[in-house]
Amino acid sequence: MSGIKYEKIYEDLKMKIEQNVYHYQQFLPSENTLVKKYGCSRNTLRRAIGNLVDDGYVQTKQGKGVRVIYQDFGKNEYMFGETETFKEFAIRNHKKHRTEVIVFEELVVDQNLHEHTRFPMGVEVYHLKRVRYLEGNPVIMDYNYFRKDIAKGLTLEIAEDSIYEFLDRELDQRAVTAKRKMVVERTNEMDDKYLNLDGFNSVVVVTSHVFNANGVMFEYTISRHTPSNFVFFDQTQRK
Amino acid sequence: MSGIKYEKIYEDLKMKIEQNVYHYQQFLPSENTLVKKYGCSRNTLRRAIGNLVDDGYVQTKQGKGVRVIYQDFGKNEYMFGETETFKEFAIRNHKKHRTEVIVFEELVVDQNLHEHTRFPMGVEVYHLKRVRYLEGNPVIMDYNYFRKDIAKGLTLEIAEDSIYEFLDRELDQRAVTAKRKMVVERTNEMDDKYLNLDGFNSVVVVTSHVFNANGVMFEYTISRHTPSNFVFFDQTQRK
DNA sequence: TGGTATTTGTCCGTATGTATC
DNA sequence: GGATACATACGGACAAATACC
Repeated sequence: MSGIKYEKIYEDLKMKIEQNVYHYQQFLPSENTLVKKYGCSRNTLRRAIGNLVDDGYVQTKQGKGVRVIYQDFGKNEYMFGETETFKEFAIRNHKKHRTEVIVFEELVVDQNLHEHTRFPMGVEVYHLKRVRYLEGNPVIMDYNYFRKDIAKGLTLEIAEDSIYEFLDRELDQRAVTAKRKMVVERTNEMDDKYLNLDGFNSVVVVTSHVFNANGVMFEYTISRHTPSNFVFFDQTQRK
Repeated sequence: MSGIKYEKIYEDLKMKIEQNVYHYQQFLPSENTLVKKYGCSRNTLRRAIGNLVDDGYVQTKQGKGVRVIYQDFGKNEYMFGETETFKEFAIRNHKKHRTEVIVFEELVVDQNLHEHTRFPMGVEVYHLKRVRYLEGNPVIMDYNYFRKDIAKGLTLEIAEDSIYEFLDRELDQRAVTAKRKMVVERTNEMDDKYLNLDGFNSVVVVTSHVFNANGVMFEYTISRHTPSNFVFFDQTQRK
């Protein structure tokens, strides 16, 4: 019976909210009550509640209590965003998926590449261009740059499956921090050639810088999504 | 000399990181060192650092330390996202801004409106259609629904300036939690009529449900952005 | 290889402040 | 004013990962 206490409390409360034990607009029992119920300290309980706040499940108000603001908005069938990978996304939504590798090469970072990737000059990288298919439809063009010293042994076959599973399984690397920027751009020749744009003359361009647990930026990726398959969710607090 | 201690430590560290006192890839001094420096408890310091992690400034690793991963990516001139309002955004970027109100009316929530806004049936709401201009260019079409009992006294003149300033100043209401969904859609007749689409045949549609500090969902808004003026940033951690 | 010190992660108990009712 | 509830802050204990000798 190990595991992190605040995580368990968080999961239990979240489950109870999703299952309407605590319903929309209702107050949770007070901190002191929950402290007794879970047999934990107030700090630990507050940590669990803090995570629920971050996830948009509850709102706290001093002197009043902790109110549930979670509403079930349906399936969230499409959900790019978070740190989910393409394969995880496809499987979660029971979609057939496939990845076609167009380019697989090794490069050395020069001045030009340095400026838009932020990789140090002279570093060796794998460069890939990939087309991602969902239910037979080409929906994403990926341009990936991985540091060779970190993604050592990457092959074309791996790139057709899941690079992240490989990094995680073989090299004990995993993405820890991702910084992303999203814009919408007019399509280019490659988009027109490879993607099923469904009448759109634009794509959603997600640019990511990804850091591993050692603080090394090891991935720079540009993903060009067909608009019809792109959805992003987010929640923010401000006080 | 009041103010919240962990916020001050957070601000101080953030400032030092932005000004390269602690530079990219460098470790911060250890928690114990910083505890002595700031004259605070370890919990308080850790809270400040936790917020820096959430903001993508640093990464922590047990047994090693706290590493700076902040890089100055330039101006971030455009930055929809966060909870910033249109007016705040315009002022921060030194852009001339103007809002034109196309429709200002009062409605009662019926079955149809209930289903996509999630407002309770029978509630009275203000309904607005507004066009937002930046440097003379129409860049956003806003469709707002505000609960009348909460945004009491809203007028067309206020809607031309800033509804949020009004809510904050006059009614002590302010947005606390916003849940948003972003998609890209083909333009409709209104977009074509009012927006300067610059060759795009799509708009970025941001749908928001906004809760005030009392946990009441008081605003439902659909914002249709011209693609050329839309940028969204985000950072995520995963362990 | 192994042991020790360092560093962050988890958890506890307590005290005090502040907002709400 | 008093009771209740969340917010901030302190200090201490032990665990787990890492670094160093």
